[in-house]
Amino acid sequence: MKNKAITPRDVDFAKWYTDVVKAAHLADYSNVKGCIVFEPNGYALWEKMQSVLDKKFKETGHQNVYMPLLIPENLLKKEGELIQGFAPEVAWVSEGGEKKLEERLCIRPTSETLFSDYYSHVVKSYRDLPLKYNQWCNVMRWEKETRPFLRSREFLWQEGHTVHETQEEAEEETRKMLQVYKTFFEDYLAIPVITGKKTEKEKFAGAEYTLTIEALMYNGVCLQSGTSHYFGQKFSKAYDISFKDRKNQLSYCYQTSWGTTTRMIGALIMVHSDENGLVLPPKIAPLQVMIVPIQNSDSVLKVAENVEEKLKKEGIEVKIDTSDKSAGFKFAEAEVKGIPLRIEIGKRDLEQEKIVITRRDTREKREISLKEDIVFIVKNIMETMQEEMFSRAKERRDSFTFTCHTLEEVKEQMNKQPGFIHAMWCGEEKCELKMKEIKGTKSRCIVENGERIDECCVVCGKKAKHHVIWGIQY
RNA sequence: CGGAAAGUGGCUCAACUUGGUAGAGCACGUGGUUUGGGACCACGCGGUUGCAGGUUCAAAUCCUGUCUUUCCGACCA
Repeated sequence: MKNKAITPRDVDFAKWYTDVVKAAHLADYSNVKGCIVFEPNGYALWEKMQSVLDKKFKETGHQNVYMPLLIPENLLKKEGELIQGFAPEVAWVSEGGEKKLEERLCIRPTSETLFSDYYSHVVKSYRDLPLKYNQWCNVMRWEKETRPFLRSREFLWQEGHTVHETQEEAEEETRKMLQVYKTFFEDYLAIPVITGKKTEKEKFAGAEYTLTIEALMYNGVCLQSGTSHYFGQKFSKAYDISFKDRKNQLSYCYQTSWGTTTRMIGALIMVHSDENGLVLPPKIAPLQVMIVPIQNSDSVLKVAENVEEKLKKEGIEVKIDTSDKSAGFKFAEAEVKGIPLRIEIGKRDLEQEKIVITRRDTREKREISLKEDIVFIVKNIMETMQEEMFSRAKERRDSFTFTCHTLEEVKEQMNKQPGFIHAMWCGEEKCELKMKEIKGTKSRCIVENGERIDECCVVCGKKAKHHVIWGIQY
């Protein structure tokens, strides 16, 4: 275990993270700050996430479209709040060929303006509504501090944009898509999330309100992992998305948008992975089983191929490592890449008519007779592994979830062990700013139907309005 | 955007202080022996030292600028 040395997680978490990214060949750095090369292993993971989410979007009545990469400056500026929020991190195209452009073009940081402009052309009557579109694309935000997957200047995402006849319907959509994200995180990524509403300070620029899913990383730092915004009529009024309603009156429609990004790959690493590299939940792993022949002899390979065929038939993603590396090398390689199960087959096993199945997460080995139903057992182990990865993540999150009643307690807790802090808040921004002085602790979300932990705001002691979950942000 | 550090074959580093033909280990290629937790032997390929300029007879080495990476703060998916 010398070649691919990964920095121990508890020694230097940030270094460990980038070591895992590099060792698993998820991404490589490029020549432009904040732009990474998605290597095959990283891109396959994104494709897998895409395929699951895309199916869920379609099941909930959405269609995919594709909007342009460039946004004319005047179009971007029609809605004041959005441009204010994004101005500091927008990249501009100012020349075409050798000529300076009459009007600068913005490289999309998000596409509300493009969707809104388009919707204003096509929405004429209540009969045209709702329109529920999504796009898979790249966006660009000129970040100063960058980290692979977690914060890059160019990243891949999906952005859903919908227009509705009524407020109720749009709000229902906002909630529904947040639920889709939550289910995806918990069922596929095996990452427990908390949900709630962002404060005014933390919400998306231009939204009436923002709903969020927040996950807790292994080190107790929080990651905003998906957001769903309710826009009301802000954009429809700015971009004139009007229609004739059922009473033959001109109305403005109600909008939503919601998105998840390649940051999810970062979350997967920071929640599940360990000193030996990446650990992937079976349901999201692009390659689920690696068969390792200990010797490349005909008899061993024959059994390996036979097992491969059986698993493939059942839709399990499986490969045989036929390289002429030593067995130990193959084991380590499969581990660093996070392949959930490894099946070891060698001549010693075959003498006893058995094979060995090893789980990536616990590295627990199990001997299986060739007479047993291997497909059933593999499926079974993967199911167990999926469930156990989720409960382990949940247990860790719960053990890093605290309730605080005073600012002193928050300070003490954040210095000892950061995590999710439950505490009351009066609703004043100045109290959020005061909280931020403690190692950058921010409000993660307002808990819907939250508890009455205290009568007073944890910061100022005035009457508390909201039950808020706080944490240090990535 | 402030503060700090670093950039030399694919990777980890040496040579830099004191300017004088860029070197090692790993990886890679070929042949062979191997294979149950990162095998071994032999031979071999691969670098205008991040980039640009300057000083000098001579620059990896000294100077200036710039780009990238990492860490710490301010700002954000």
